[in-house]
Amino acid sequence: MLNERTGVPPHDCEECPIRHRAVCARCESDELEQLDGIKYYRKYEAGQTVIWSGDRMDFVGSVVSGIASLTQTMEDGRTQMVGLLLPSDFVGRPGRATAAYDVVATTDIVMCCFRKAPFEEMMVRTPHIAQRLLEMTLDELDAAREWMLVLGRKTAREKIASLLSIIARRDASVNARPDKSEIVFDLPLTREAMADYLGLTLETVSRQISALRKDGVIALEGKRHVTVPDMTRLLEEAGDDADGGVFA
Amino acid sequence: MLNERTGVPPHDCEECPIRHRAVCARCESDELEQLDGIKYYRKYEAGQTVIWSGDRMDFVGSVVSGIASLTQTMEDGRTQMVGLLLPSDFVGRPGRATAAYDVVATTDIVMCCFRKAPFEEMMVRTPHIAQRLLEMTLDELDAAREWMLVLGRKTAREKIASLLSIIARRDASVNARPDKSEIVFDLPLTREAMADYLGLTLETVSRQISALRKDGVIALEGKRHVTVPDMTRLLEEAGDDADGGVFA
DNA sequence: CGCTTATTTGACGTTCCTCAATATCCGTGG
DNA sequence: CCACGGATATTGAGGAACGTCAAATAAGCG
Repeated sequence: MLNERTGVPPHDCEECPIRHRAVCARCESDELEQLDGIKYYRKYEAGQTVIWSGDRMDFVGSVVSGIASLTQTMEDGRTQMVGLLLPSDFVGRPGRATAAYDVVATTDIVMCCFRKAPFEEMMVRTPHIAQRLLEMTLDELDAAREWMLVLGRKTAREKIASLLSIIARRDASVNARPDKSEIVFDLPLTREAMADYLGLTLETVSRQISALRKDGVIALEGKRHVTVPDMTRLLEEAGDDADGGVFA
Repeated sequence: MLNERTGVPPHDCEECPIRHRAVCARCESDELEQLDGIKYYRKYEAGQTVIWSGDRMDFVGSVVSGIASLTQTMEDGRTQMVGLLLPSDFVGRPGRATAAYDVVATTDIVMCCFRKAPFEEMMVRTPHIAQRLLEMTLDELDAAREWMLVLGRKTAREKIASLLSIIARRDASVNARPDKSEIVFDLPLTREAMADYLGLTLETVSRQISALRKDGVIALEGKRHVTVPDMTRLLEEAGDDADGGVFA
């Protein structure tokens, strides 16, 4: 039976798809029970804004399914995506009253939200949560720094190849195909969202994707379905070491 | 008396200039004593590399004085600075064996180092350290995201103005001059380091600084000594909201 | 004072952006 | 099932911003 208000079925934490990767990953069952008491699910449709920058935050939470983006906007409308929130990623900053960024659902998403005050209280008492949050924050910091190199020093073509590599790598861990060297995935982002992520215009994104297709680095079916015949080649195009990581 | 090996005078933590901002900020005196047992000071000269990316890390630590930079380099030599380490900033990642970035002393620096294994052990037992580290990491993540907007969406002129604003803001908290609206500081970075921070070439950095000088946004004495007659103007040039923060 | 390094400036080329037109996709209703 | 309309994506032409290469100037240091 669905929860009428949120349209989301209540979950048992033990069966939660992000149980072992989210902020609650290290929690014992008694700790999960406590979290259960302050949690609720919310669903957002693709395109919906979850949080506006500057708004008061009364919750923090985890992305359970779907993809959301974290963006900053300048007064004149220029926008830069500063984070891509995948399942298990954490939203909100304990100890901060207002949101620093816009959070927008890129696909339909489900979030597991915790009321902020009780969550913060619990963090003080529960090292398992604070430890995991530190670990996740350090990972995000690494990802942000990786992205600074992409934004600051890579060409448009390399930027696109970098983004495709990241998406491919993520999907590979889910849709692993040991039999094929070929990688296949759907782009979860519009050309405009890709442009906002990469610090480009959507026209440049489109042109570079066309160029990569023409050069045989990728193949497209429709606008969103991508095939990578040779991952090593894509990584070379991204300007990265062709080794290391999942595809080594 | 100086320590012969490191050339650094031993400090009492209570008198440490970064006592209340570094990773040890929340520690009680008994905790400081424990830290004291695993700490040592090291000094590096401007230009010296503190850590090479990929190297084994046997310590973590705090910058006590001076400025260091965190950089990433691509195979073909393109480099991007991904962090500027100011006094009290933390170096190294607990739980990681090798360095992810190059750390280079931009000015002469003194570091307070902790042997890694005992520090990690202590973190588990000492919530005060883990809490403070989480807070600092969240701040760094915010700074990194701020910088992603600069790298991805700002023009060369705005980038320079942004960097000057940040340095000015930092110095303002130290050399506050309530009597003057004028802000004066020394650039701690070469043109090349500025370029690496901003994702520009050093020629473009030089040209934009000249342009800002010609337009009266800043004044220069020598190459490094900067005067900002009107901070609001500089913030406008940076593309930021002219209000909020220290200079509101 | 001469040497080395940092910085500025100039001329020119390339990349990416802007503006504009066209094409494609996808959901909706006939 | 197909036609229509709005959103999304592609493609083209021209321009602006920034990078590259090269030379001149200034600054710091012995």
